[in-house]
Amino acid sequence: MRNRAGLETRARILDGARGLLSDGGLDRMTIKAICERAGIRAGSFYNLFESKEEVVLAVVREAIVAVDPDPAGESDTVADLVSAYVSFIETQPVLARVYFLVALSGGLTDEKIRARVVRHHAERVSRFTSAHVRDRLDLSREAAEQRMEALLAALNGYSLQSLTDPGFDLRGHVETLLSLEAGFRT
Amino acid sequence: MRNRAGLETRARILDGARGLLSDGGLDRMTIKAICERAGIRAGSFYNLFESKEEVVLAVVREAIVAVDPDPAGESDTVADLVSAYVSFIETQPVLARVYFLVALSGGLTDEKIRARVVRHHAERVSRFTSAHVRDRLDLSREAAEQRMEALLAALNGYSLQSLTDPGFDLRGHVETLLSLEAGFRT
DNA sequence: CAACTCTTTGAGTGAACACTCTAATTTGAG
DNA sequence: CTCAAATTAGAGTGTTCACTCAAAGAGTTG
Repeated sequence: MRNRAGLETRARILDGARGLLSDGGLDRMTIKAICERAGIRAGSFYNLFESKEEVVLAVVREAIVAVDPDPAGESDTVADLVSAYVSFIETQPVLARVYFLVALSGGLTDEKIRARVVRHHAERVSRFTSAHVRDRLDLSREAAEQRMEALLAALNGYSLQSLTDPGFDLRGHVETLLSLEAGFRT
Repeated sequence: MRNRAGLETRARILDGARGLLSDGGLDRMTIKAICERAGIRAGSFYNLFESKEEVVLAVVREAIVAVDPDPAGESDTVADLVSAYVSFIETQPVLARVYFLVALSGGLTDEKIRARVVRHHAERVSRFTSAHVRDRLDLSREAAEQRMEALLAALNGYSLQSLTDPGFDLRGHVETLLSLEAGFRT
């Protein structure tokens, strides 16, 4: 293995970038700060990455993937998916915030990122809908999709609020929502 | 009036800043870009504003106030309030985006702004709840509040999506939501 | 018209930024 | 052990940023 050291440095750079994003957002995520955390100089950074954007996109891609704890799951119930979503927001508020910021601000400098967020949302609606029709055989796919779009809108709205107001009880409110609309449960 | 010209320039600066914040977020909102839109030089900017932050805060304050089309209304129904909210998002997507960006980014450098957003949301929940108990006398205030928090979360989630995906039919989805949960209507 | 204040200009400041380049060093395969 | 490739250091590039300042210009008031 001829580039073991490089791979280790790569990992340290990504760790540093992720941590910075977590601590202070995109603004504090400078090359200098990343290199300090990784214990290297700027030259080493550019030996392993083409640009800062490449690192940002890598971390953002992590965030988008992380929103989906189990993208391949075929046996999840809606309640499982909701619980996984809430867990993500609770344990990874930083990535969640980045996800929403990217969605809102049009994707840093890159339009492709915004498109990816839109596509990702559509896939999630589809997954929730599949789970919902498994639970509720009386619903048409169209009706189930409308209901899941509404559910996801509410989840996103609650998440937005929990990111703004640290004292907000996200899981409690989501539980309440599920009990208001009992049909969402299995 | 000894400072008429200054007031006009001030307005042009705020217009430019608002547009920039909406189009490209805080990153694109530079002094140079603001001055270009306002048709002035940097020196004029600093004759009228202490700092860039002052302009950002002014625009944000605008956005927060603008989210409430009729804060004093006492006779509105929930459907009226929902319709007003949708109209705001449709007609003022710029301010709406700013509002969400501020909520998400933790209030720029100023903690007071974040607190203001949180307080504003609480007031809106209260107004929706008052309207809901007027419509549905069978509900307790607590039950009505839970329902209105869920409704507002869904509205915020839908709005977020419409700001991300220009093709999203916000009013249609909100209509669907209201018909799914018929109790929201009068 | 004269005095004064408000407004605008436009060059200029230093700091921070992403990024480059060359030369030195380390490393692992042969 | 040798040597080429991978890795690193560290000074340096040009650009952009928010912001300053002295001086010229414009408009209001007495």
